[in-house]
Amino acid sequence: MIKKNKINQRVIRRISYYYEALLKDSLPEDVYISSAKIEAITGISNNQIRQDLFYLGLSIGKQKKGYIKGDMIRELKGILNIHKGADLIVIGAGKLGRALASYKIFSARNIRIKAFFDIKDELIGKEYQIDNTHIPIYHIDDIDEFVSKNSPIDVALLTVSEDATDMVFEKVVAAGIKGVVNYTPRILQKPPGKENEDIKIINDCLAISLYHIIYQLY
Amino acid sequence: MIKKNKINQRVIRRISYYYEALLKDSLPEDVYISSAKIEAITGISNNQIRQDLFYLGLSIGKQKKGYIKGDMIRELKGILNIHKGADLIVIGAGKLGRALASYKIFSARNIRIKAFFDIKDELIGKEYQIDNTHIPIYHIDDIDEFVSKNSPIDVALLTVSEDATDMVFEKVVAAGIKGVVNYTPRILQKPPGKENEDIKIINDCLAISLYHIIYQLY
DNA sequence: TAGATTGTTAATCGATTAACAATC
DNA sequence: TAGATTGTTAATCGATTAACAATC
Repeated sequence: MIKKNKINQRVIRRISYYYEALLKDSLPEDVYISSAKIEAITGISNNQIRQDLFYLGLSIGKQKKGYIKGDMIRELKGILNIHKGADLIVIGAGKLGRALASYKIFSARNIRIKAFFDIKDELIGKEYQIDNTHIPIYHIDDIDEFVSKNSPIDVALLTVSEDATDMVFEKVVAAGIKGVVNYTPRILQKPPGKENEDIKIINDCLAISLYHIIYQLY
Repeated sequence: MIKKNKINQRVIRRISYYYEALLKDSLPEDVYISSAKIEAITGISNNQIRQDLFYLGLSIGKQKKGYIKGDMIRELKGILNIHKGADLIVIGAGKLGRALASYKIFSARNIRIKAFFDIKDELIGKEYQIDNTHIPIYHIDDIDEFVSKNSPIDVALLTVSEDATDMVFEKVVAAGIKGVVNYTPRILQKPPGKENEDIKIINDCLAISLYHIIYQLY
């Protein structure tokens, strides 16, 4: 598990890029597409692309031709487990949480948003509608109960304010959720004493991105 | 410029972590803090931390003691250019844009939000208030004029819908903005023919993060 | 066939980890 | 002094790039 984690992180990121690029490109599904062409649309070198496919045990190309676009999409989809998807809850039913949850990308990836959690009285018990689906808003203190009744909840998307971050993170981990995508301003890491548990945290942290950008400026 | 880009990306990410961790920890500024302690709060190894400091030419530690917390913060702040900060515009004045712009992290990092841009008639000409500051909302077609009058605008934060992404990205690049933080669902890369320009794009892309998380689950 | 593109190995490059002398 | 921690070098590890035989 840890090994998989360590080895593949970058490969997974890159094949996500290939997948996205192929999905949104306009060519028909049955056309051949070479690694050089994928390089052109992703910016990732053709050597790297072939190396990644080799690493993943995929030899689906045809010499002189390239890869059939549809086959490639299907294979990558399989590796990324997109057919299985995931059940997700959103912590924070404010602007940020509602905005992200409304992205159309979720349904296309079989990611099912099961509930919002918040602490504001005026929100609890209400619903938020996304594409004809009404998603309930619960109190954060009810997360344990919800998760045990709706197991497995795979991922929690954190969209609360900086002040609330540590508190909700604790509750999410305590509820047994193994995947966290963190959109709060605060960087999170595995809680002390749980470094070896198979919790996966991704910090999509505006603060860090801004440091990067500022650094580049000068 | 390219070299700097290549060499330092990871180091910058890590020192951003150190910086954030030191800022939010509760110890007084004049206390000594060892690389082992920074490891404990960041999860990054003490060897790595000392290596990074060495790489950056910082030798501000004292044997047997560690680093004075306040000194360390100041040095990292200098490297990250936080004293200079950046002028930023937000593309998209919807829920996502307003939510991100409201984060308190901007002012603490000298990031000045100068304007929103949108296409919705009912928003254009209005203002959005953040901490007693009224930030104007302009039409996206006025970006060129705005940028040339308010030069330099360092960064554009993209928060539009997937459909609008390519269009606004083009306009942002055409306006001469060199830094892009992309919060739309679509992955962006340097436009064809501009691969060598010093445009810096950071894709904080929920789609990619979700792929990662889903992949970990199985 | 000739040309193009894969799959795969080998070479290079870079980043992390380990180690330890210096020293406060 | 003895113990602890840095700064720095060397060793290891892993990832990317280059190259090319296989072959359609």
